[in-house]
Amino acid sequence: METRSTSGGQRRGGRGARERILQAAATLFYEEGIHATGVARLVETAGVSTRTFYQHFPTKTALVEEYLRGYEAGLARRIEQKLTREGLTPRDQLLALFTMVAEASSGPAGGPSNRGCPLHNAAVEAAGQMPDIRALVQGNKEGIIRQLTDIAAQAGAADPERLGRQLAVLLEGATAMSTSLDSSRPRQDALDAARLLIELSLPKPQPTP
Amino acid sequence: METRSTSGGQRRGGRGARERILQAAATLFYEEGIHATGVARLVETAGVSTRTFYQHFPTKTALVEEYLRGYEAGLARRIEQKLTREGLTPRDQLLALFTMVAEASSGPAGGPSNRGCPLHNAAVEAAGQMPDIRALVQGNKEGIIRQLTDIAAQAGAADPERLGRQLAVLLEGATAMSTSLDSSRPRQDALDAARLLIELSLPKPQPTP
DNA sequence: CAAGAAGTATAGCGATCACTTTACTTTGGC
DNA sequence: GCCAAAGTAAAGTGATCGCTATACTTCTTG
Repeated sequence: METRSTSGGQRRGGRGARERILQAAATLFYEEGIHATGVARLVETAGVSTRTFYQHFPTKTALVEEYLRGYEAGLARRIEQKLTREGLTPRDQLLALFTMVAEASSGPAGGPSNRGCPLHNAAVEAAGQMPDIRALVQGNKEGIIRQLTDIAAQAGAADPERLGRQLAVLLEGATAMSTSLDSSRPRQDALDAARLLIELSLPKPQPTP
Repeated sequence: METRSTSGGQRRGGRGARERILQAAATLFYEEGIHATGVARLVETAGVSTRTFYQHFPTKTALVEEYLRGYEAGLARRIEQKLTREGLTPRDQLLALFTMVAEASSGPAGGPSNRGCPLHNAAVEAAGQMPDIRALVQGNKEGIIRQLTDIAAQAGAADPERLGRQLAVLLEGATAMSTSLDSSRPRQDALDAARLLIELSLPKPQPTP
């Protein structure tokens, strides 16, 4: 048994209040919004006392940040898995990112609704305030653009930066329009459009050189 | 009894408290968010007493709806003006919609910030609740898609519905990514991408038939 | 001028917000 | 079996929420 007497990290004992809080946050913040979700509702859903909540998170904002970092990490992991599956060509890697958001809810876990990207939503809700959250979202989106640009370069795009930024706009539009329309269709439309843009910006794949 | 013996419309007298409230709402809801803007802040900014506020709007939500309808109307008017200017071809009309959001803040008045589309933002903030607002946003976006589809059809697109929906996703992505990145660049990227998609989906314009 | 609509100022309503405090119980390794 | 960490329950903090109530002051106009 791992009585983590060794490495630092979680204390022994406890029955995972922290994880339950983060799980509740992921669900409620995403489904009902951050401002609309009060601490009372969070602790009720997590099955945790208010005291325990504040022993794990100094403020609600701290929980929001950890919720976003958790989503970011999970997303990065899912992308990594998708891309490193048996040798996809760079071109197919680009498309794989679009099929990812097209065929699944873009949210955490298996959320069924069209609630868009948690990071973008947080940026909208943060508005002028909460500079840390704005910075976190901004950094993430810049990372997405960089990733797309890198793959576009590997695919041999004439202007990989341009293609990367264009695809990023399509990706953001897919989830945002899904929210506005409350429909999953825009995510499919984005995939279609991405196919065209990629086709247009990449050199023709030689069938047999 | 109501003495308005003459024509309906604005009442005589009064010094425009209602307009000031709507103006304050447009600024504050857009710049700082709907949930984050309290009634106290609104009446302070509008230079209006709380009493007067509630004589014009039964609830804050009612003001939100009128704010959104007002934005919607202004947007429709701006689009109308852009499109009916001296004979633009349908193809150029499509592009004109993208230059509109590319070269200006997409918000109301001359707002300088990258705060995205007020309607989409409201949908994000409304989350699960506020079904009236969700419906309003949804209706507007469907209208945008219809408008794009109509113009695409006039331009002779092979599949105008498809092009219309793809361009709508690009448009939504432009403003949404502007929010997430806090930059105006995505709106330019969307214009670039739209050019390509339009070029690809429309028959070649015959220089001299 | 009188009337009345439109406005102001301000106090207060109950509810909810994020957060704290006090007092007690469970749990698990030594 | 002891003890400290991790947990629970529940009352209470002040602040702010959306909204109402009371009382008074302009303005415009028939």
